[in-house]
Amino acid sequence: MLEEGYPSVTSRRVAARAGLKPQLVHYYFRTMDDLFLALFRRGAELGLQRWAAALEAGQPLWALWDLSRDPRGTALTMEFTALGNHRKEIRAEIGAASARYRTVLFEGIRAAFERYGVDQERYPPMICSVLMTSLSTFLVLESEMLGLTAGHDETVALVEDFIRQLEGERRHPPEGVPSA
Amino acid sequence: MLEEGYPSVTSRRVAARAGLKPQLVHYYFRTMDDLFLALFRRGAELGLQRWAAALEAGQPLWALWDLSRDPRGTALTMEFTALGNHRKEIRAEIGAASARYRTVLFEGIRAAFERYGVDQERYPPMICSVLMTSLSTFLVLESEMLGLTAGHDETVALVEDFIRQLEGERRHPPEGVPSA
DNA sequence: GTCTATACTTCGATAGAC
DNA sequence: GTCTATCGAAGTATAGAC
Repeated sequence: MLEEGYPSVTSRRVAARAGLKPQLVHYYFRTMDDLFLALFRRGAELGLQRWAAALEAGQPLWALWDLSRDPRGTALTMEFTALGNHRKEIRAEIGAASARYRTVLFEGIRAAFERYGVDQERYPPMICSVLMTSLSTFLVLESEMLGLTAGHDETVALVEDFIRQLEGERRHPPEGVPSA
Repeated sequence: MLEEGYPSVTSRRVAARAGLKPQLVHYYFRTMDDLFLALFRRGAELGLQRWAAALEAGQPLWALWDLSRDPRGTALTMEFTALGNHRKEIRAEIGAASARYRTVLFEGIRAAFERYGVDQERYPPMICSVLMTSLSTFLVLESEMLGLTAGHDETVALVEDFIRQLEGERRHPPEGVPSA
């Protein structure tokens, strides 16, 4: 799916990679939509658990920022979004999952700001969560899918300077984020 | 392409909508990739002209902001990006076009900031252009494709307050931006 | 569960008449 | 330019034997 896009995920190719016959795919999932739905649900659940765990860590802001910058998650989300664009059931599922992620992020930022004594009038957690999500999504999109990196480093530095002021130096290296 | 995604754009359906036979599509474009490439080039060129024109207007920041928030442009870009994900020729074309858009935006912001006497150490035009593009892209993506709008209004207000301080009230209503 | 067999659809692309 | 005719490939999905 990541390599060739969702249209390339066909019952025949799925079966081939599993070393089985295409008909078995239909035996287990009936339709391809069911398969995509199951795939998405599993991935979303897994990711959400990771995000929840990040909040328990000693540096929640670093953890959330690094997680949201993981290219694999973003690339898959984009692919599913494109797929969901004309499958309303899948689209609804993605919408629901995105809303849950957003809530986790918002609550995480709000709690962290509270703990660090950040002025929440000046830095509203909701706006911060939107900016953080949009920026991380876009950076991955542009660099991974288009090969453009103009201005990325400076913008990343801006965010990370802010986090550094609150949580100090990052103690756990990010996963999957190149050159960070 | 916007309604059902790029995989639904087939020679047969293109021909049907043009009231012609599918073979004529191949006569004019040979392959479907050629068709997509031609389509993208025309759209990119058209959009770029609009952006360039926006810089000449009396309120370049408002114009750039409103243009970048036009859902149609973003949705098409996303669709082409997904398509380009497994057609390297198209991917390169999108990358080149995106770089040009970014340059126009950056230069526009830089010139405007200079004119308005903005402290460019405090508000680096390159970072502003990245933030602006990422935010507008993401807002469209989330609201149009997933139906999520949590935190959108507040974040938009933040940006528009900033622009308002520099250029005053918006004098030309935006095109295609819902509820703005 | 896993297989064979198969029906049906849609696609990209080419050849050749007019 | 536009058409008819056509090929071969790939897709989703079902029925039924083992």
